[in-house]
Amino acid sequence: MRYQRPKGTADILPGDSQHWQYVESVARQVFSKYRFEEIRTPLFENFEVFSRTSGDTSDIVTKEMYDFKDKGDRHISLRPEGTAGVVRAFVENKLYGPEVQKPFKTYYMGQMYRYERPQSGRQREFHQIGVEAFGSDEPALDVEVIAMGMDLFKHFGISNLRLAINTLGDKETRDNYRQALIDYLEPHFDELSKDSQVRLHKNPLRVLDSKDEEDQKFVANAPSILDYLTADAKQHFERVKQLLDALGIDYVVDSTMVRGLDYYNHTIFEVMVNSKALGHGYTTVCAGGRYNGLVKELGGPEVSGVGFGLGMERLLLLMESEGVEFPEEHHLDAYVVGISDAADTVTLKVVQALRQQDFSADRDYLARKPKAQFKTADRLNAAYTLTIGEAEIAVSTIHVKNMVSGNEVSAPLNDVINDFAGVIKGID
RNA sequence: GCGGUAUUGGUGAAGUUUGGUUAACACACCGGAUUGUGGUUCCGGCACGCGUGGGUUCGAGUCCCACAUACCGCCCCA
Repeated sequence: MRYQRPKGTADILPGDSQHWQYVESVARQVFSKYRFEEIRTPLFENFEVFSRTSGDTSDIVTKEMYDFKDKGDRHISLRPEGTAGVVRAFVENKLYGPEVQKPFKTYYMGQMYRYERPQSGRQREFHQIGVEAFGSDEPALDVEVIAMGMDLFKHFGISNLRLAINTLGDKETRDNYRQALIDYLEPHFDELSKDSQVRLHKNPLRVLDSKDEEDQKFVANAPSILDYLTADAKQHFERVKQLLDALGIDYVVDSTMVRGLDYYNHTIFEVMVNSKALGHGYTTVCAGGRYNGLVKELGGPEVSGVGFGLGMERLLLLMESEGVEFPEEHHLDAYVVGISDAADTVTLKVVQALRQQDFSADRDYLARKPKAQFKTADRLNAAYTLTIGEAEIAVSTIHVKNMVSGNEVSAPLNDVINDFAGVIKGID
């Protein structure tokens, strides 16, 4: 019986892992410019951390969460998303305290788990990069987060982006709008798709998101949430738009955009891209928004937050299909060819000496013939091939060849061991 | 959770329509072409075997069933 990795998981192998590292390092650099700092929270939390924040009836809680009882009978959940854990840490460590600069800006990257049917770019274990900023209601912070998201994609080398924004307003706005939407859709109940019929009372906003063509006809004429904004909500949203304009960031307002998680309010946004890699038309690669009230929900004070998250797997698919060039990482400075058993010891010493001088170096470990070793040096794209055999050992020298120019010299063994940089300077 | 398609070596795969006896071809890899210098060329090697387990049959990679996994669509999410 052969072992297989669990359904919906992936091995990220060398070659691929370079791409991951590149994306992560670009993200760290960008975040650092905006003064966001990394936070690392547990991969699992108490079940309630997620059920409280995502909504008890949300699908993510009722059927997509990996949850279990541990040996101490604690109800544990693998994190299905990043925000809840960060908020929990924010509260538990009292990062809302006076000694912490506001807003508190942080980012995370790591595994998330959802029990769902795997598809391309959607796995049960997947990875997200996300940011959160706590402690300011100012629209300027919403805009900083959005601007940073757009900046991030620019650094990833992705263009053809579309920024869609909307507002869910405050609680009063949502309550009023929810009722208006129900009032509008109720008369058409029988004409709605089955899924939407269920959604109508459970979460009517989600009807707006329906992919059913029939539903879309009703949605087109549905009341807009923008007409139900309270004065405060409207002012917040207007300011966000003004600031985006001021920064020259293009956007479209999509009043039908909604969120699957219950904790969002006010500004929500999605970065969308038109790429065949992720399906037809514009699809979302990054989503975020404001979540005032979430901190309080988890036992903290009334502190607001805003953030976004993006899926690594989808991002990498996108970058690969857009032909983004990843930096070549596997440079090999020197390959040391040892001829005959007599050379084994000295070959190892040379390789190790080169590494001590900060050169990357490698050698053969299969006792292969010179011919095969030279082939390997070539295939590994070594900048220099060093050769040492009985003839060299006898007079304490080593042969050094520049693989690009073909120039070669015989150098004193000690020079290579102590100052390889000086030796190669003499060749080129 | 529902529906569809697929699963052959390290890789890409032919073969499955019309079940028949040695699983094509290519790439990669390994070895060799007179002794210690590469990228070309030539020669040779490389599936106890067709996802797993059952079944039908004189005979199955080719037919049937179950399971697993991947991909696509739905739910969901983004």
